[in-house]
Amino acid sequence: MSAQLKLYNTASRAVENFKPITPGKIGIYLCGATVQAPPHIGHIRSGVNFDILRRWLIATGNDVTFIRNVTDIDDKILHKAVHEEIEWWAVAQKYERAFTEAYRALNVLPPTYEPRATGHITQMITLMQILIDNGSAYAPGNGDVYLEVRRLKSYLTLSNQKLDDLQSADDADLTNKKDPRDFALWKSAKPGEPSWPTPWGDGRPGWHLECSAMAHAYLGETFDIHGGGLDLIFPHHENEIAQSESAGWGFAKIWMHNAWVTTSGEKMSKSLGNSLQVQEILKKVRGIELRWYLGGAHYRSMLEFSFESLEESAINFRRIEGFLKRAEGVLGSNPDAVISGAFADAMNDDLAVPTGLALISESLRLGNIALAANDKEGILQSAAEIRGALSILGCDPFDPIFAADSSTNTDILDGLISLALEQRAAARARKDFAAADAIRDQIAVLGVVLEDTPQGTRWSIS
RNA sequence: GGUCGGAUGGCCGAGAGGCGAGGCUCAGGACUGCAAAUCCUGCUACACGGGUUCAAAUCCCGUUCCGACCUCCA
Repeated sequence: MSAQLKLYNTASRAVENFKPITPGKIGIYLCGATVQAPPHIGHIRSGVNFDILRRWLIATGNDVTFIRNVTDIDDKILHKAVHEEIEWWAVAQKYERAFTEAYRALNVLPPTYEPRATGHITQMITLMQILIDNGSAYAPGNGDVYLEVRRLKSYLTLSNQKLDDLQSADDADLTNKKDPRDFALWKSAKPGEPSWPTPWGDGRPGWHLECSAMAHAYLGETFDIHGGGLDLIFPHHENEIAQSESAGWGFAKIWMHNAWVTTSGEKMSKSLGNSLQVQEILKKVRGIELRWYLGGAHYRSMLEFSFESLEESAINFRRIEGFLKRAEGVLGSNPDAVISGAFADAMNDDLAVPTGLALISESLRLGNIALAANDKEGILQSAAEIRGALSILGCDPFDPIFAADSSTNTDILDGLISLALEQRAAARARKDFAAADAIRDQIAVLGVVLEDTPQGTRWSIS
C-alpha cells in the first residue's frame, strides 16, 4: 500500500508500478464494441471497470485522454444487415446507440474521443503502406492484405504462446496466404459488400487494423494503457501489437484485461438470448445498482452472475444510499466528497475495489452510529468518505446523471403525504394505534414506506 | 496438443506465510405502542493427497473437477 499506483500488466503477468510516459498526462485505449447486437452485461462490465480506472486517474490529478473505439464494420454486421434486411450502416448505428444508452444508464463517462473504424480508412491505408514497404505485410493481388507473422521477431508475447503450437483453422486459405497463421489486415470486397478503394484493391478493414490505426491517430506511437476483455488477448491484441510494432511504433506500455461475467461458470455468450442484455436487467434494478454490482468485483475476477446476487448487491447499495439521504437531512446539505487514505491505498493496489467496499461498509456502520447519537461531525465524516468512494466507483446517488430518477412532483407528493402523516401523528398521540397503523398500511399499498424516528416520521418510495 | 485462469462458510465475494475482509441470508438481543431503520452478538470456511516451515487458505509436488483462448468475442 502506498501512494504509488500499481497495476497488473498482462504483458509481464505481474503487478507493476505505474508511471505515465508524460507525468500528469495519461493516454488510454480501450477496445469498445463491435456494434452488431445490443450490449449484454459482460460488455458493460468492461466499460464500468475501465471507467473506474479512469475516474481514479482523474481524481489523482491526471489529465486522461480516453479513447474507446466503435467497430462499425465487420462480418457480423454485414450478416445482420442481410438478416434484418436493412443497410449495414443502419445496423451499426442502431447498436451503437444501444451501447451509448447503456453506458449512459450506468454512468460510464463518455470517452474523450470515440472513433469509428469506418472514419479511419485513410489511417489504415497509411499503416498498411508502411507495413508493405518494410516487408512485414504482403498483398497477394486478390485485394487482401496480410501480415506475415513468420517474419516478426517477437509475436505472441502477450499470450505467451508459440507460433507452432497454435492450431490453425482447418479452412485456412493457402491460395493467398503464405502461412495459415498470417492474418488479414484488409479483406477484399465480395460482390454486394461495402468497400473502400486502396492501392491493393477495393475492400474493407480486417478486425485488428482499426485499433492500431486509431490508437496511433489519437494517442501517438506510444501510449500508457491499452485495455479490453480477457478474450481479446489473442488474437486481437497480439495482432495489434504485431502490426503496430512492425510499423515501428512503441504502442502500449501496460495491457489491462477485465475478466468475464459468467453464468453457471461459463462465459456469457451472445447466444444466451435477451435476458442478460443491459436493457432487460435495467427493468429489474436501477442503473446505479447494476453498476454497483458489476463494478464491485475485482476487475480481474470472474463475476458469476445471478439475479439473486444482483438483488443482494442492490439491497446493500440501498442501505448506503439510505444513510446518505438521512445524513443529508440532518446536515442540511451534502458534504463534499473526501477520499480517505485507506480508500486511496486500496485503489492504488491494482484497483482493489472489494477492499474499498469493505471500507465503505465500515464508514456506513460508524455513520449510522453517529446518526443515532446525532453526532454531526461523525455523520459528516462518514458521509464525506462514502461519497468520496462512491464518486470513484461512479455510484454517487447525488450525481446528476442519476438524479433524473426523482420526479419534479416531489414537492407536491411531499405535501400530500404530509397530510396523511399529520393524521397518523394525531392518532398516535391519542394512542389510537389501530387508526395509525391503518394509515400506514393504506399508503404502504401505494408504495410509500414510513419510518418513525426520534426526529419524526420519514417517508420514502419503495 | 499448446497457453491461461479458477475451486474459500447457507449464498455472494476479498485475501496470498502468523492478527476471523466485507456483504446478503438466518438465529438471538437492544431500541420501538407495533413496524421499519439502525446497532450489538452468534453461524470459525479455504477441492483432495503429500511436502516445506516454529507457523500454510496462502509456498512446493501430485491429483480431481470447472472454465477460457488457439486468427473477426468484452
